[in-house]
Amino acid sequence: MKILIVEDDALHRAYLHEAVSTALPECEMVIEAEDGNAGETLARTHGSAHIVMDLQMNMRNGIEAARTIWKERPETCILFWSNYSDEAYVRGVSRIVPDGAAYGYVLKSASDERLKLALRSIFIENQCVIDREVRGVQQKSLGQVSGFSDTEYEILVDIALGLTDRTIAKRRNLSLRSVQNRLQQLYDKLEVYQTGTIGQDDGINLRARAVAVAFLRKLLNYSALERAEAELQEWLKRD
Amino acid sequence: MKILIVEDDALHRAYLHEAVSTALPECEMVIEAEDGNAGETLARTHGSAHIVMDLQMNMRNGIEAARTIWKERPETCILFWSNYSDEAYVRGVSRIVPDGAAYGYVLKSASDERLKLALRSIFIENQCVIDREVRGVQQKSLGQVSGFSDTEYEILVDIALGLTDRTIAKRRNLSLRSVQNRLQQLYDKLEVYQTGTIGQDDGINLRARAVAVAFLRKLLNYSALERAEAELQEWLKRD
DNA sequence: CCTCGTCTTGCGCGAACCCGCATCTTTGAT
DNA sequence: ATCAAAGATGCGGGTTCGCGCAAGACGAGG
Repeated sequence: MKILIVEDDALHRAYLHEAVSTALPECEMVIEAEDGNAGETLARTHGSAHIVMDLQMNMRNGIEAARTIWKERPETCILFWSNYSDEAYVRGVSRIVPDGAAYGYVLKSASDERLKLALRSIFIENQCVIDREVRGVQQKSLGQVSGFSDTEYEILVDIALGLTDRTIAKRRNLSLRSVQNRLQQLYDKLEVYQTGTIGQDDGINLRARAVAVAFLRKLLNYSALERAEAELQEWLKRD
Repeated sequence: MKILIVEDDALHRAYLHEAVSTALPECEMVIEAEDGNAGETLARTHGSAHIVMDLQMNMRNGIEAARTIWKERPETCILFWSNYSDEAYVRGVSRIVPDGAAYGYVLKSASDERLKLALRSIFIENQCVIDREVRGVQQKSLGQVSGFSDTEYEILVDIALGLTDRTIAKRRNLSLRSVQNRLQQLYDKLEVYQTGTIGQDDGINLRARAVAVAFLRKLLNYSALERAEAELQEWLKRD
């Protein structure tokens, strides 16, 4: 059994290496990559089926890397090991995991024990292991309680990228009015509205405010934006 | 000599502890805090004058913590130890460092050597030590080359928060038109403009787009937004 | 003192945005 | 098949935005 570690922080990489070695004595080879790109190529050349991957890396983030890896080999087992449980990450991950693939999501703040347990569960038992905290975010994200549907999320991303209503309509194949309706729902769910009375006391640009709130709530984050921007550029080309 | 370490990642904290001990044998006490709040109180109770601080922590970020610490004791020496050199961080730090205070900014990717050297330079020689890469960002930020003046930056933050032109005008004590002029400069510098012809091909909401670009360029990031939001709430109260 | 460049402010207009009201389609459950 | 809830689209109008045009304000230099 070979295990590939993709993590840009040297300290964490070393720690992971150590953890893997002790938790999985049956593993006869540990490979390390220090960014997403290297991770992809190493996964390809070594045909690794077992990967521990950091999200948020400078060169190419974990989600991107995981996506291409899974695209080539959907049966790969990936354990995501991240600092945060931002809804943006959680959503990003669950959007790309192939049907039936085993994956895990544990936080860096987890104990030694938990990490090692997760390693065994995933790579030996082929079981999904999602950190309790992450699970919470996931639940909230999918359930209706302050949860955002995929279509709402798309619209959110679009306004965050700076598209106009009309452009969004074209991109998502909707009428102008429909887009605006969705925006309305968004504003609702984000609790973004004109404070105070109609007076000119404090005005808010709902569309911009919504983006700000989404960021503050970690519904969006840098990597989500980066990803969305890439998709946007692609869309701009072929149309 | 006592040294306070403020860092939320256990691994990095241990590493720092080790580095401090070996680089500064004259240091007879090392204290650790695992978030900004704890850092502040420990700094207060221990009267620490030498601090190593992480930026981006969950509970209370390093810039906030440093600000209150410096407010109470401007002669404190602080070494910032961060993963990134986002312009938002660099600007944030240099905005709060008191006149004549010694501080440092080294990246986590720096070598062991460099870290230890920085530790000695700052805490023994009382010298500022800014990582080369950070220096570059700083330069670019202050110089005119694609640099943003403080006033422009303020406006940028305001639109990112979702304020309307009128509200910004009130907040910054400017006329409506002046705000719009500044926005124009911003759009210029961020190279945000309507692509293509006037046709309904692809429309862009300049104000939202500007924010997106600023994020992608790391002119803004989560902690900058968080900070700005706090200031905004404060302003909303007393007016 | 005059002049030039930068900054501020006002006016005005076309485009985009926010949104209530009122029709159709879907979609799903009975 | 039927009925209801959810979603899509049109219409219309009140606001805000993006921005060209032009008239003061102010410091630097001749």
